[in-house]
Order: sequence, then structure tokens, then C-alpha cells
Amino acid sequence: MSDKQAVQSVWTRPRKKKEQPALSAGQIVAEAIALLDADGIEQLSMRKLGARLNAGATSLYRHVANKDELIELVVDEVYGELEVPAGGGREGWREAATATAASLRAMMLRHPWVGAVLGQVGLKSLGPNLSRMSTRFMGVFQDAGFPAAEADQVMNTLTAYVLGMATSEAAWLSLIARSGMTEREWISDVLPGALEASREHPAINEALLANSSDPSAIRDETFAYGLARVLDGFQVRLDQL
Amino acid sequence: MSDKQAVQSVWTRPRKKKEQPALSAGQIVAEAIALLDADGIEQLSMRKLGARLNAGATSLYRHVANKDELIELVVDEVYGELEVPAGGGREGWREAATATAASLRAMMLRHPWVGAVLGQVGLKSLGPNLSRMSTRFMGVFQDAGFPAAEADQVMNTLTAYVLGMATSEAAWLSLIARSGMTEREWISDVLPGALEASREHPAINEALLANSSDPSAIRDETFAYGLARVLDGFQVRLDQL
DNA sequence: CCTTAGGTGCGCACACTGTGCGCGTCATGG
DNA sequence: CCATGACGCGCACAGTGTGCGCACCTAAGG
Repeated sequence: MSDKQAVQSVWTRPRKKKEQPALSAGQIVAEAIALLDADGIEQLSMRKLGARLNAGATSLYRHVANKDELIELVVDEVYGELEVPAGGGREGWREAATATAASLRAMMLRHPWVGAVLGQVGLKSLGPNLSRMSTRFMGVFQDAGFPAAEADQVMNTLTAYVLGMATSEAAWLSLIARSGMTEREWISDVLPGALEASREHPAINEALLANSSDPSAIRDETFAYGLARVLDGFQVRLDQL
Repeated sequence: MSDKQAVQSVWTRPRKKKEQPALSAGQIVAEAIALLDADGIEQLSMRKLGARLNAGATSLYRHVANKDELIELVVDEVYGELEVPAGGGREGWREAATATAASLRAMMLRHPWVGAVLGQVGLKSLGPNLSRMSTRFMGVFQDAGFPAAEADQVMNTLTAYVLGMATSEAAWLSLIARSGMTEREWISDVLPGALEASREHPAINEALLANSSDPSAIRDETFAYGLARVLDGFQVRLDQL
């Protein structure tokens, strides 16, 4: 096989030092996130992940019980990227909520696989990062004037909106990414066919044309629009209390 | 092997008639939905599906190109279960939107795997049932007084809320189902530990206790609460137009 | 110093997945 | 009656998660 290595044989062997800190749960989780960001959820396999760490597949099982457990760790890790400002009182709650929503959406667009994973694993994990963020986020609405039980519902409502919106955006973006085009190219490729298909629905046609110019800006605006409506609804309720 | 059949040997053979209508795309999709409802998304394999239809795994590929295509068909099929009332004008839009939201949520709780699948496949499919429902649903908001482009955003907002909420509920419910308990048993099992873990966060503690009595009713109420807030937000915007 | 013990990486193996290929059987139309 | 096309299926291949046991390497105890 390896002719060059044959001369030094077994005696003068490489004496491999502990150059790498070897393997650790943290390393594995970090590399899994890198792989997920690059290739998506269905491309994550223990063997590929092991290869990235210069390790065999089964070595990972010394530090991680399951692939499922690995995914729980990975999900909680990205929850740690969220930035939730401290509650802004009765005047500042809207900015705080807007910032949190933006942070959550940005995280899910940075890691488009999170939406797919959440559908499967739900919030079963309840890791430390997620629960810390939930506590802070709930505090925002308690500071705004909602009683504790209701603040929980308000937080769930807003989270559901952001999650639903960002999941759909992320799925769309990764579909495009797999085709190797940019978002704009994809749209200008597909638009004629879509217009043809929805010829009988002028309202849909109009919406399609409006969205064809700068897709990313339009997505930002649609997200902000819905967010504003939801927060308006919260304000209505606050005025009743 | 079969002693009874041996006597008639090969000559007087059964002459099997076309007793079953064999295989068809519709049959396959229907049986796939049954299997998904029973065992969840990660238990769906072409071999198991084939076995349910008294067929080999690869026979399915005569009627369905991919597993992915099968899933697209399956998703559009369940979208066909939605009931979207015709637009109710400027007064009836709220009831129409509420009914549609309830129908979508009920569908996703009947088929808890839909949430997981939507995260992966997004709305790529755009099958006939989905596009029909979207058109009708958008009509509700146009009738309510929103201009066409904005009606699209309003519909997306509401859909995102329902999707996010129902996905999280469905993931929770299938987690429970896998444990073989009822929702109430699970909660009374887990509650002491959860209270212990969140001892330092009295607000979370309070929320936990409030939700421990009748879980399914509480979920209904939380969903209705968030829905009311979102619709309130729409109303605020309508009053500005 | 040598010996023992425990933690770590890895090759192998098993059961299972999606799916392409080519064969045999059947219903149908000329 | 024969040819044609559609259909079901067994086989095979590459790839998956993961349990098992071996080989090492580092640290403690005599």
C-alpha cells in the first residue's frame, strides 16, 4: 500500500501526540452545526460527521448517546445564539418583542434546518439555553403589564408566528439553495409558468408580480407586516387590562 | 411447504383473477396516510408501505416516482381535508377566518406528522388542493376589505401563526403518544420534576400549575387566545383603511 | 520502576433504508 | 391468435444508525 511509510516500519512510528484535543461533545456539536448549515438535515450522518473530525463514526458514541440526543444538543446550542433584551417596561415592550422576533427569525434563516428539526423533535429537549431564553422573553411581557399566566400565552402566540413564518422561509431558501441558483434567478425562471398556472386568479397573479422584484426585501417586509399586526393585537388586549 | 396445495400441483393452478384492483396512486397515498397517522413519519418506509398493500416495495415505483413525490402527494391530499368557507364580507370575515384556522389546526392534530414534513418540504409542492384552499382563504380577506397585495400578507400571517402553534402541539402530542401514556398521565408524571427545575422562576412555576388540570382544554384555550389577538391586530389595520 | 485500571478510538457486523435493473406475467387491441 | 405494453417483483448496491469487542494511551498505586 504505502511505500513511503514502509521503511520506517513499526519501530519508528509516528508517535502521534495529542495534537488535537481529540473528541469532545462540544467539538462534535459545533462540527454538526457546520455540516448542517452547509448541507442540510438529510445529509447529516454519523459517518460524515466523524469524517469531518478525523474520526470514525462510532467514536462519536463515546460522547453522545444517540443521533437524537446529538440533535437535541445541537438545537439547544443554536438557541444560545438568541438575543433577548431585558423587559422594557410598559413603553419599551414593543421594541423588545420586535428585537427578539428578529433575532429568532435571523437564527432560523442562518440555520435553515432548525425548522425541519423542530417539527420532528418539538420542544421535547427543553435544554438550558431554550429555557433561559423563554424565561427572559416571558419577562418582557410581564413587564409590559400582562399577568403571568397570560404572558405565557402571549409569548407562545408570538413564538408561533415567528416560527411558522421563518420555517416556511427557511424551507423555501433551502429549496432554492439546492437548485444552485440565487433567489432572484429562481423566481425569474419560474415566474412565467406560475403566471400561466394562476391565470384565472387575478389576485394571486398580482401578488406574484409584486413579489418578483427583490425577493429578500419583500420577505423582510412581509415578516415585519405580520409582526406589526400581531403586536397591535397584543396592544389592544393591554388596553383592556 | 404447503402440503394441501401440492396435490393439484402446477397444472390445476389457482388462476388468480384480478380480485384486487391491484395498485394505484390513490390507493398508495391513502395507505401511506394511514401508516403515517398510526406510526409517524420516521416509521414510513417503502417496504412497510408495500407490505400493507400486499405488494413488494419496488412495485410502488410504477405509480410514484420518489419517496419525496409520494410525500408531496400525501401532503396535498390532507390539504384537501380543509374547509374554507367563502368570504363573509366586511362583517363575517372574522368568523370565516376563525373557522379556517380551526380547520387547519384540527387537520394538523389529526395528522401529527404534517408539521414535521412541512419543515422539510416547505410549500414546494403547491399541489392543486393547497392552491385551491389558498385562493379561497385569500378571498376571505379581500372580501373583508384588504387590497389584494395586503390580503396575501394577512393570509400568510394567520397561516404562520396556526402552523407554528399546531406544529408545536403536534410534536408534543406525538412525543406523548410514543410513551404510551395519555396526556394527563404524562403531565402528572413529569410535573414534580419540572416544578423542581424551575423553582427559581415563580412565573414559570405558576404557568406550569395552571396547565396541569385539563391539558387538552388548555391547549384549545391557548390557541383561541392567540388567534383572537392576531385577528384583533387585523381589525386594527382594517380600521385604518 | 512496573503494574493495573479506566477511558477512548475504531473495525466489524447487523438490520434496515431508498431505489435502479431486468425478468416474467397478464390484459388488451389489431 | 399474436404482439404490445403495463405491471408486480426479486435481486443488488450503496448508504444508514448503532452494539460489540479489541487495541491503545494515560494516570494511579505499590
